[in-house]
Amino acid sequence: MEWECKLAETGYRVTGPRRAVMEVLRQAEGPLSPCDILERGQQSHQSLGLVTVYRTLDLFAELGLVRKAHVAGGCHGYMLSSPGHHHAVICRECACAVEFRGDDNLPLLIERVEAETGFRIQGHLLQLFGLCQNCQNRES
Amino acid sequence: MEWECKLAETGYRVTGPRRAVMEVLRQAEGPLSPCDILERGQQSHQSLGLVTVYRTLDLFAELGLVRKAHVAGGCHGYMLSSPGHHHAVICRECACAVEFRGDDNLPLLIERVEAETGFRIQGHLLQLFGLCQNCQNRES
DNA sequence: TTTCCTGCAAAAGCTTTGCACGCAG
DNA sequence: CTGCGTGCAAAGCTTTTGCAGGAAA
Repeated sequence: MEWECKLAETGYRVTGPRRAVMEVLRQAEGPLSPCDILERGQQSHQSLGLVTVYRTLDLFAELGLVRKAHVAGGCHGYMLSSPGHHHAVICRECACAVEFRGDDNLPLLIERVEAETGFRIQGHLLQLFGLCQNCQNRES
Repeated sequence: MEWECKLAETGYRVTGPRRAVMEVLRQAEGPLSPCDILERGQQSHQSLGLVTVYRTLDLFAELGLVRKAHVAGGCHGYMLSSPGHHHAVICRECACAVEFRGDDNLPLLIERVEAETGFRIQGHLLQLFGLCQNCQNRES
């Protein structure tokens, strides 16, 4: 119920459509496109519209609840930005995704890059691409 | 002149527009959108069309010469997939980008994830987001 | 000469905007 | 009550497709 507080704190309202989108993202096994989110969201909130999905995702992204992900065949995926800095392995065939804990060495890398480039680094995106076990088997 | 051989080997032709696109990507300081590529490419190849840029990028991506990058405010960036596994830091304000050498620990991470998930990993994407020095200064 | 490429035009998709009504607070 | 949030319709972009003429090998 954490996110609802965050909305309230920042003056936004907690509504049915927003609940539906959040619920879909919570149950997602990987990054979802706005269309995926629409379809699944309509199961719990019949009248949900695509426009609202876009606006809700924008809002969530702005509040840092959600982040965009790069997905094979276009990069229009959204997933919950879970607090532990999860990252995803994505299958090139079937687009299924599995999360893994971020590399412990990443903070070191970030320090190095800040020193080398002068950037102040605020976030990162780490994704691995390959074939999941199912698709590996299906290849033979 | 490496890429021209790769085209020839795979039965594709080396043409003016393809040369122009490759030249633009070579001189790019960061990921470029198809539109950026069009504009810059027309300076050396007047009649270049946007459609051809898309088709050329698809071809190059298929041959592994180029890869898509996730860019702030949409993810329609392309950049040369340089052999040294470069990665980019991208500024959230001005969208400028600087490359850095990949983390030496990445291969270890990849092994770990392969063991944990059963995926066969073929590629990766690592991007850092933040503020470049210019934009940091401009903030005050 | 034979295909593969290219640019144009148009179609198809995706994302954003404008507006009036409805609901959360 | 008040004003934010919603869905619909339509506009705005980006990306893909179909074609006929042109160029690389």
